[in-house]
Amino acid sequence: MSSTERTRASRKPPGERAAEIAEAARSIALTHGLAAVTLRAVATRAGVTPALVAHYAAGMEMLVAEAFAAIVQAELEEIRGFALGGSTPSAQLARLVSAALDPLRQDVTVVWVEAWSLGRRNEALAVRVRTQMDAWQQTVRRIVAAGAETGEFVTEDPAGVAWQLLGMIDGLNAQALVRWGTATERGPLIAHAVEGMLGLPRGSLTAEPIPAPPMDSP
Amino acid sequence: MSSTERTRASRKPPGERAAEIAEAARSIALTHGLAAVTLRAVATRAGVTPALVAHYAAGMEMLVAEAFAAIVQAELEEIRGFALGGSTPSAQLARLVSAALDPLRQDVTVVWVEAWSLGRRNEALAVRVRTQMDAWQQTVRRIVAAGAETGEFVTEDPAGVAWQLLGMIDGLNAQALVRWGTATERGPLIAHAVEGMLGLPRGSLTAEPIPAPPMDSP
DNA sequence: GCAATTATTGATCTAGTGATCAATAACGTA
DNA sequence: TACGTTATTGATCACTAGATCAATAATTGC
Repeated sequence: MSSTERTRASRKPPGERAAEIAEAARSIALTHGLAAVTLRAVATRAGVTPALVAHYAAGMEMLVAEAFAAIVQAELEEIRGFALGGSTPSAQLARLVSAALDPLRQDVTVVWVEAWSLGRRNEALAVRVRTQMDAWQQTVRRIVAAGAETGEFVTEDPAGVAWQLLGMIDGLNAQALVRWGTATERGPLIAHAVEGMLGLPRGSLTAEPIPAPPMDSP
Repeated sequence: MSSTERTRASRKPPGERAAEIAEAARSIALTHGLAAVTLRAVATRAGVTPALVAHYAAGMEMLVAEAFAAIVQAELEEIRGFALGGSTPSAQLARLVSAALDPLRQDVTVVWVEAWSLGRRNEALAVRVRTQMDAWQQTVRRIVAAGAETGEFVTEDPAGVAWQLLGMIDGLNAQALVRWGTATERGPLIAHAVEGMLGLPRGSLTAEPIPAPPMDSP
């Protein structure tokens, strides 16, 4: 019975407390989804009173929106770092796709899917969803554009290719979320699809195997 | 003020009333999303009392789950009918993709996205999501397999290709939901991606233009 | 026509949400 | 040490959700 007890929270400087609350929101979003980021849940996880959460957050919609942004931005930076470790645009793209589809990131996928849903009723969240999608697209587009410049890729529309590739990644991740049982080997198929988009010869994208685990980028 | 008034609902045979309530749920799901399918909302739309909805429905989770299933199944049958009007597997695939990505179907896309989300907390819904995904996959797989048999497609894994293509469609639709502003011309890109997946020469899928509006299948 | 059946309702309950605010208690400073 | 500032809380409000049930009213069968 001691597990649900709560002693009075130690007084902390506002910045620190605010950071803790934001972190609690992020943590809940990753473990139980954005829909679970509720006033009382965040308060419990942060070890404070619901009133205090309400005091620091500019409304729960904001708190949810910022938890989403923080989680997704961190993921993008991590994956981008890993992808740019590739020696050629092809290798970079392969690394990016591989990392983005890593089943270990299911928690982030849940956040994305719920954001699409909740964003229809939470405008602050919707804005951040669009922002983060743009950021992702920009990352992919740069790689594609670089490959097009060297003649490695054949496309006149790097922006379009980037959107298409991202859509593919999102869709396959969402699919894996529901059908985790049927984890088909998706690697070569995706590679073939990307090859088609970029005018590459069949098999050229899978030629360079991905050696390192995608979690840490050197 | 007369608009919110409600006269006593005329007594109807149970089957008919149950159908009306189910239809109300479907209608709300299509216009405002699955999350808006609430006891009171359905009651209002059906012109009855919340208690009556509760009386006929086996819980709101069930009502939502069945609204989802009905909507998505109808869409699949419609699109399948249209797709099978194509003369070759390539044409069929092109028709299917084109119809599935039709922006006119945004309402159904919303239902799909919300189902992925709500399915995590509504098991009855989750089951139906998996069922409907399987049904879609089967439809696509058959077309791909037919093409592989005639040598028109080059793949040893029609099932995998089907999943991949569906993931692409879902992802792009979800994307369009959020970024309706940037409706890039996605046609050729998708075609190229599919060509890559199926070992087709570049441009072969776009060769046959889609003439008819994808709504009605002859 | 009358009684039995049952579709429909109004009232109400519990649970969970976000939010507010006066009161409390811990801290920094004079 | 005493005081002013302010981080923190408990109590509470308004709202929405799903669900239950005795009471009502319409239909059916005799």
